[in-house]
Amino acid sequence: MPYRPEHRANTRARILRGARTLFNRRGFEGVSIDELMASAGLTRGGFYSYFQSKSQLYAEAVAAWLAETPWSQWDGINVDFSAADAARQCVRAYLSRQHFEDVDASCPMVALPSDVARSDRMVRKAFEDVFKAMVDLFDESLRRDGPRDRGRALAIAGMCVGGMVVARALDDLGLADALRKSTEKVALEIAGWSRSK
Amino acid sequence: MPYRPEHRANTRARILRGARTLFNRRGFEGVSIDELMASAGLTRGGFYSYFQSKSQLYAEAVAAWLAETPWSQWDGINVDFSAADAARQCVRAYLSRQHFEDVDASCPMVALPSDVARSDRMVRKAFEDVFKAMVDLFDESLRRDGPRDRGRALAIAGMCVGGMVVARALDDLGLADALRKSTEKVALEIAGWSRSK
DNA sequence: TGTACATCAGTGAACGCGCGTTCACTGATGTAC
DNA sequence: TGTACATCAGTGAACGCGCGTTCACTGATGTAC
Repeated sequence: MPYRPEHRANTRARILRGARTLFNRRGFEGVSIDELMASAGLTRGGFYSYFQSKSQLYAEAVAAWLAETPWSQWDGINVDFSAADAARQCVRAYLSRQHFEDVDASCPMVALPSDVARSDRMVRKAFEDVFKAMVDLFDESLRRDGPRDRGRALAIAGMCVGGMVVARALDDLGLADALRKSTEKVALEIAGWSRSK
Repeated sequence: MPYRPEHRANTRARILRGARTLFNRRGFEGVSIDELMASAGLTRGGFYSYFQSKSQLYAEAVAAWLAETPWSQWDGINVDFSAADAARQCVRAYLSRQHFEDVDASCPMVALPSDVARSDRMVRKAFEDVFKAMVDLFDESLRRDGPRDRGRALAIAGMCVGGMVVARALDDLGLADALRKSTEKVALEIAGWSRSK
């Protein structure tokens, strides 16, 4: 065996990581196989020994976010999921200016929703899994404060994702900021998280 | 003058109308000039005597919605804008199952947000104008019931658009329905419109 | 330790295709007589 | 009313390009002796 067994896995992971950034930035059709491979320091030809097709890589790239709970990594700090106000921290991190600006590394739900809506079930399922994980987090936080209310958790998750999607599509940065801030305020209010520390 | 003066304008309008449907369904890159012209009963060659480029048509197609207050036309009934509960009617129509299903004729803010986020200022401005018109409507309705609160109007508009965007990207129709319903409920609650008739 | 070798990760030319765009042409139209 | 004509809306072949995908090849690697 001429190469270390982990060599292939490493290369594959490198392609996948670059793909996530590129797809986030320009969507499925806006990225070529050449660019995808170049981002891993390789050339076009090798692509098909790692992935069956561009679509399959796309589905994997969207799915790959699940393992990383993407809403925990913005706003400078890492969210502490064991804290009582984890949900509150998440809402704030998700709607932060940093997440708004960092298109490359942003949550794919914000960067790719209309792409995903036109994609096949594999991709939609990946999107759904990420969304559900977010709803679960809010659901659990709400349950601590009162009766179970998954509907409310759903609406809050929708607000966070949807508010960011709309903000990114606006031309006026001031309006986008106002939308983020207002969405954060209302989301925390209706969850009752604005009063907790 | 071999053709009636309105002939050209009519043909142009026909192309524009078909373009709105096609772009809604498949996004900017998913539609070809051939399809665009075929939807107006014409062939490829004539396109450039009506529009400078595909991008220009796209910008016009998104902008064309403004004149039609798109959130008024779903849910079977036309919203009565003079009614005291116009805003409530709009929220319900916007988040209706009919709007969810009717991708072809849906509000472009729901069908195209990630496309728009990657487009130039012309397109983003068109998107923003539609969004602002929606915010204005809610703002005015809120003012009737209490103090001016544009932030709240912003958040409600974001919820309506964002909730629909996320719902369309999900794979499970049941979850999408639940999201629409919960978003509607919460939006009407925080606006205080759920109590009015 | 040094060398010949088998393996297979990665290369880059090539293919076919569809696209946005151009352009010389055609033929339907309304008008002038 | 009928016909010849000028106009210009619409045609479709052609162009160049970039893309996704394929494939015969190259050369870097770890191993066996």
